[in-house]
Amino acid sequence: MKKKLIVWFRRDLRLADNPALRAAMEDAEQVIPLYIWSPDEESPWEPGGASRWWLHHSLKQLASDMEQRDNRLIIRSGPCQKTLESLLSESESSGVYWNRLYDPKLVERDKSIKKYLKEAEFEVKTFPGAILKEPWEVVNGSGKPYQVFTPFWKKLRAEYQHSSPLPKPREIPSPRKHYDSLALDELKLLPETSWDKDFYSTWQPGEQGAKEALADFISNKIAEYQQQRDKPAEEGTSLLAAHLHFGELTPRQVWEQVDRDIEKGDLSAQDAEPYLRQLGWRDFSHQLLFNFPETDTRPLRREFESFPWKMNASQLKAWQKGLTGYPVVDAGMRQLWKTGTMHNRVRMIVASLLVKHLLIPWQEGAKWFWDTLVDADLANNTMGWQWTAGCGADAAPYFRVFNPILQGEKFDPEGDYVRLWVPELGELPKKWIHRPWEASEKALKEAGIELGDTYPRPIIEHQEGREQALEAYDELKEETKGK
DNA sequence: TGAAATGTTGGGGCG
DNA sequence: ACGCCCCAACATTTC
Repeated sequence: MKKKLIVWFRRDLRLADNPALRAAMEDAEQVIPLYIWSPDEESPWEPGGASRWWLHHSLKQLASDMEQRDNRLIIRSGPCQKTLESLLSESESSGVYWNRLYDPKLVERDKSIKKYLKEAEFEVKTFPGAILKEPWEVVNGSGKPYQVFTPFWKKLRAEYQHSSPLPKPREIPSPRKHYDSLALDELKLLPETSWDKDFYSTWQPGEQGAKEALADFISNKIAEYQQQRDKPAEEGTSLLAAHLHFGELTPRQVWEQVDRDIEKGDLSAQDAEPYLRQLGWRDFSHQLLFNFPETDTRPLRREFESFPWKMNASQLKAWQKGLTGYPVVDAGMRQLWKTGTMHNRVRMIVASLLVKHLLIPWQEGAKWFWDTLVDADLANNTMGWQWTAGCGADAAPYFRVFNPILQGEKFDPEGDYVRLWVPELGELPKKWIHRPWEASEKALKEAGIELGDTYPRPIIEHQEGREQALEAYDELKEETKGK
């Protein structure tokens, strides 16, 4: 009898460097690739709208890659355990292999599925690969997880070694029978209204797109990364986050590619370091969420449970729509809405305005990013927001309040980023582009701007917002004193 | 992976 | 020629 194994694809939508797939091909004569749509099991973090768009296109690519290899991706929907169980029995497969994920809820689910299937005498094997090192592997001298990035990175950097990424299989031996599969469209992952039209010109989801994005980044941008990464108008960032999130690319492949360019002499090791460090942040966030599984909704520093947040629905709405009156903030929020991404520097600026000037709970910002980012990733999103709010690991000191005007002038000095995303300010000279309310009547008129009409006045005055934030944090300090 | 307030320095204008 | 003031420019500290 020919042995069959199911490879359960999740957020590892690739054929190359896929250890579960590789192992299944070694252990069995026939491989059944399966994807299960089961958003409920990720609640409250079901994939958001932008993520679903990406997932649709990534699955489409994966299915087509399978077809080219005379195999077929089975798509089903429903509870994962039941779905696996029924395909196992239908196909008379001997087991399931998959690559591990580290979001707390998924860890619990996968553990329980593994236990259940093993008790039913199926073979279950799981594999690493989504991050550089397993989240329990990088620990400090006393065996505890790091909560500060720099020592974490030093340790990881020193210990990290990788073998060569696995090549893309030329063929994937398929079962003789076809098993039932939903059509991709039946998952209804694409939006009903066409808010996604700009996504198509911005992104190419899937393994091929990931490969091209990586090649482009490494040959054209990585050496200048340190110098360019903070300029939102120049797009010096990698744009790899979504590809990494969906596992169309592994961090090991990125690292390997960097090493290869260094060996060839096309890149200096020193120039590559700042980007590798960013990959380190990605591991750091995953390790944090894994070890502190409550932090997707609760502050890591528990004293922040009593922080005097001031939820305000209309201000939140204005922030979401890019109508705060701070040009760089509005540009970022509109870039996000239109393209499913936002430049990283700008993410920090918009987040700071929400949680400091407006004192709106960071969880609200996290939810919005979750729904709108194509690279929405629970670990990264959680760490980023907690960092900004001052309640997370290695967090920004509470008094670090970004000035959205100065940040704009510093990182978008020509105002090009603002002009691209906030076209109603397009004609304003750069002197006022980050502070239109200070422009003269004449300058505004010449630029066709009517403040409070064609473009809003600031939602809150910077000085006032800053002081309010500092007071709120003082209050927290006072309240938690001696506790 | 800040900003603002405060302190210090040094060159140029000017009496 | 000299001291005084002004005020950038830069450095430090405080939030």
